[in-house]
Amino acid sequence: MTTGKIRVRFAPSPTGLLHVGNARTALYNWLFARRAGGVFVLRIEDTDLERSEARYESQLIEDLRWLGLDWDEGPEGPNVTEKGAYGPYRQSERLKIYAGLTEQLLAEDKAYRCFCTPEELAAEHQLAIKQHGPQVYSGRCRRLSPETVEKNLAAGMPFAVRLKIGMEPLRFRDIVRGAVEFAPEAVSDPILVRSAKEGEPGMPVYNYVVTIDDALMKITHVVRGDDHISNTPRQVAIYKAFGWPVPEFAHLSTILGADRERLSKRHGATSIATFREMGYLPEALVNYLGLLGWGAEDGKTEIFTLAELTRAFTLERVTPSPAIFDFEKLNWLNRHYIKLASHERLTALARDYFGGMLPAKDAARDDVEAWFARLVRLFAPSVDHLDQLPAKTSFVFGFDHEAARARAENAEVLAADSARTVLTELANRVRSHSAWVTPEVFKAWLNDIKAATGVNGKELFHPVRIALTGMQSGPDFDKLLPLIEDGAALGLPVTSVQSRVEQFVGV
RNA sequence: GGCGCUAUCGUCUAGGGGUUAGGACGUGAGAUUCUCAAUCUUAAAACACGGGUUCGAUUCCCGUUAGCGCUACCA
Repeated sequence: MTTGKIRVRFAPSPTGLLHVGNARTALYNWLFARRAGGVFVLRIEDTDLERSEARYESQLIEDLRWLGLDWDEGPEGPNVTEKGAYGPYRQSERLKIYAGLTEQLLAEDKAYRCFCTPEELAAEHQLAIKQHGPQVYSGRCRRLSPETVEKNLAAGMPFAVRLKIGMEPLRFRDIVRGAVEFAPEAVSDPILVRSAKEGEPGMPVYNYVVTIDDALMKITHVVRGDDHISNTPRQVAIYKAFGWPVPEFAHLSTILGADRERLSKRHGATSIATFREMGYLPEALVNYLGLLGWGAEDGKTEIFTLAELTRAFTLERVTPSPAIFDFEKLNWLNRHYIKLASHERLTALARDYFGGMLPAKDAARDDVEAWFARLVRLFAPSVDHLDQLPAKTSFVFGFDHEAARARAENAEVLAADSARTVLTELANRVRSHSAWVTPEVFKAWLNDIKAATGVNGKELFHPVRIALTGMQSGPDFDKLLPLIEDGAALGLPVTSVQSRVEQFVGV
């Protein structure tokens, strides 16, 4: 069926932020096209003028780029140009295309005018419910005589245009699900063009428009969400009416939240923009989305770069069943890619989260930025996403000895006699020391304290760590102490080691 | 109500007429570390139910149940 080049499209509505579900659809389209050496088309379905907004279109373009997805045809940049020979690629600019096609269908007697009023249709609908039958259009106007049609037209009666559905089942091939078949009577004659209102031309309906766009853009494979499965037979009928080749379909399952409901804001982050703001790396998101509804051929590999995915991806291996979005697994992937990311990149990304804690970025303060880079290097590996960094590093900046004492989980450690002794010893050494505390000095202190008190291991380190950080866990002292001391020395809002001990033990 | 789609560990999935039903996330245990994280080792954990077909079904078929989608002159 597919002679020539594979052409796929991603056709989002710019009515909001790019949702992960749509992002996955975009990704799978892109992967399929790239692997096959085909063409990836971006088409903006902005015919819903009420809800479409230009800012969402530019956001969408930004989000796709951020994920690393590019397109061969479609809009280029915010309000700029388009590329590709099958444009326009904004649906709102294609309206004139549809009218001529509708005339053609009417002339060929493949469509007809329907004069039924909304009230009549509603009555039919109610009757169908009462009779437990399928709620479909009866096809009444299909049987109108030409004379009646002429008369109605002359009387200025508003009409919609409906497609004539034939007798044979509507079939299509779905790469994910196999052959799908719908009985023609379950579809009934669908509206193609709404009736005109007060001088405005009749607006074509979504199912009609996508089909025309896909056909005219020579789309060979329609990869989209499975909420469109029930629309597909209607679209197949439209292809047939025009005599256009029916493309192959691949309907991707829905992404659900933990409660098995469609993933929505209720479940937390859902838009690509939000994930980016939270400090997820695009490669983590791409990898995760790749795994959500698709599995590698060996059944084992989980880590994929975009390039590796491109090599491994086939639509045949896409799972038909709905998938629950697992933030934990995404976090695991993100941690993985954070470890792989360059320090420069992480530092630059993390900088935005420290607005209030560091002086504004200033070229003259290279030393501050270098210090910040060390901070990031030390803490980034222990964080799920970068926006957790300020909280994770907060003890480096402010030191609250009262809070440290008050913290419930510290009580037991601090209550031990050995802890008291250790801290007294530590305070003695800190008081008689006037320089910055280097790791060497610190190590010597701890050895001395160990020798003097006989306290070792956990009993030694835990109270010390609490006195220094207020917490029982954190990075190695070897790395942490220089960071604190250098931060204090730079005049940053960082409490020095000496002050910490003095505050905590009391002078 | 009608039509359609779906159904393997808690989650994402591999598999497929005979398997110890595999991997990953998460969870438990252990090793390591002052601690946390990381890392390594390890454990627990699944074929929705009922009928067929078959020597044999988790796998194929039918039904049930459940979830989801569509059922608009929405997109």
